[in-house]
Amino acid sequence: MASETAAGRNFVHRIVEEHNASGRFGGEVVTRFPPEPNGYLHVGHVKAIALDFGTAEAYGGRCHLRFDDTNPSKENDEYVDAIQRDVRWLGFDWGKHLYFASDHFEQLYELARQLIRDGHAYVCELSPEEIGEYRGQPTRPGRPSPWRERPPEESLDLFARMRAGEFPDGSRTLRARIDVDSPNMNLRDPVLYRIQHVRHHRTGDAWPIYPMYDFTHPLSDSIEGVTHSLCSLEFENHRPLYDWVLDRLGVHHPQQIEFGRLNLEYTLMSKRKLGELVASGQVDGWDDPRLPTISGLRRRGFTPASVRAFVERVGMGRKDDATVEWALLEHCAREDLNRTSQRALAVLDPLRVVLTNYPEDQVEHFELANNPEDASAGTRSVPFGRELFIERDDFREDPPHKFFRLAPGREVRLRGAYLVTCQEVVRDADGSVVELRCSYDPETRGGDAPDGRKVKGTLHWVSAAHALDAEVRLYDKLFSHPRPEDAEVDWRQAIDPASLEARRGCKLEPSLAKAKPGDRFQFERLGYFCVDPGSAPGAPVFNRTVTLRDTWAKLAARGEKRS
RNA sequence: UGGGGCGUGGCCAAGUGGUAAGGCAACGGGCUUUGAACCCGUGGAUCGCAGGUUCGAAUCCUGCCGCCCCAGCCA
Repeated sequence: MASETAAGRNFVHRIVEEHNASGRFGGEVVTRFPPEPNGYLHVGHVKAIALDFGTAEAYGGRCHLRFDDTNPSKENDEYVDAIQRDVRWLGFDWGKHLYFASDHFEQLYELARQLIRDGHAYVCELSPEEIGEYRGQPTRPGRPSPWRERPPEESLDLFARMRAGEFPDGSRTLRARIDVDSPNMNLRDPVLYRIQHVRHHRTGDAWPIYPMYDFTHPLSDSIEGVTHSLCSLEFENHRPLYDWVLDRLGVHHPQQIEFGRLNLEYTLMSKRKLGELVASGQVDGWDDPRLPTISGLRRRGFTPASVRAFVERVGMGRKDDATVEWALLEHCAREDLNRTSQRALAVLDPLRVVLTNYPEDQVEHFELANNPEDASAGTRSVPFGRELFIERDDFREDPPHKFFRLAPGREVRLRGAYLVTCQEVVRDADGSVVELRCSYDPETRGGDAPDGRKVKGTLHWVSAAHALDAEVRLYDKLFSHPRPEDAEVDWRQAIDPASLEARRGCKLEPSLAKAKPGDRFQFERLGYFCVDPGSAPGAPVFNRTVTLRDTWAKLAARGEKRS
């Protein structure tokens, strides 16, 4: 849709359009999403994924999924699988265009030989430390390696022997011959190949040498026919090198374009750091619902549409320190979940209510709407009886101003059922409230009073005799600091203990017994919840995705500040 | 203090010489058998600062300030 394209237009699209207008790539648009399989994807990647796939789709092109697997010591198949699962879950399809940089190793090796032959690369025998010293400082020029002027034939021979596995790790490298005192550090004769006698997750022991990112990336793009190579801002300094490699070799030359990466308040957006949290056991795996990983968001109950809408609303910019507020993510979740999730009644902190004038063994069933936003969702039958549970928060002995829930002598509506009035408060020996004895008005079946009297409060409830016991996990922000990396405390120690509150003994309406892992619901008046993958028929577990907006909580907080 | 970038309301972000979109947040009000959703409305930006060019500058020029990236045989 033209209007949609216009609305979602950003500076990257504008550049693509200029290329299309000038015929630079013959109107072709080929992009790629190039993750390294060394961890799980997070929301930051969703922004890149949506840009890569979205741009290709908007201009009738295609987007490849390519694993940038050039560092075998950090990569493995678990990550390859997880990444594919996550990208698919988001709703993107790379078709037959699945690639691995390692698929190109042989070709890359030949191209490296060409570079050597043409005098653009040489085998260097400096140690890692020495290379660092020779490279100099950003403000100080570097010095040429003593091996820089080595004849191509000699380098060619050495390079072949590197491949043959004759040399130990770290003893030699293949380096680009560019400019040892360029103000751009990346151009000071960067390493192109290093020796690593490490088994690769795909090529096994075939290679004792592996190409570096700066050599592999532009050539993989080129080999695959990519036209627009979109990456984040920190690679801007690498673009001259990207261009150099392609120009020296005289191959198809895509355009690299950089954009600002996404940061989110109260969390971390770094595969490495997230990996540390996972490894240390501080969170329950890469899919812990508190993590900003795609797997975590999924387990938390976010929908693919809501996550995509989120990155879409954030927009595309070139600001590198932009940090988006949590509220926007929550908004996007509620917006989608509100129109798609089934409603249910659930009590998280149960308080027993006995309807003293309700017949002992009577059970009634009420038809409640599954989704008021969607009539086609139908209704379900919910049992009602003499003994019920309501939310402890919904009763106050000494109700504050504007509290219009239950209190001694007050009448409220039990959603879809009856109007009830609190007659008596029962306490235990410690004086805490353990039960409410209420009367119900038989004339108000369904929740409306025939005399037209209004009740301001409507409460959710669950029949005690039919209630399903469940564990409900309430999640909050992982860190209490909006920018955990800037906190006084080391981020490793800064996880907010309140970020997970597991509540047992929650009472659910019986229809929820049929819920399967991954199913999402709105627990009325509480929020959106999703069945955890670890949930079992006898022991249901629900994760809270996000609360409903809560104006009363806001009012109550204001009141507390005053007093 | 070398190079490359960025600075538009609380948070994102349009706009690229013609007199500051939009979203989120905030704050009012309406409606309501979810204090939700929905609807209506309000406030807020001297466009980092200072000069200059121009009839006219967020947009062009100069200087300054602040923030981010680069010294892996990581990506």
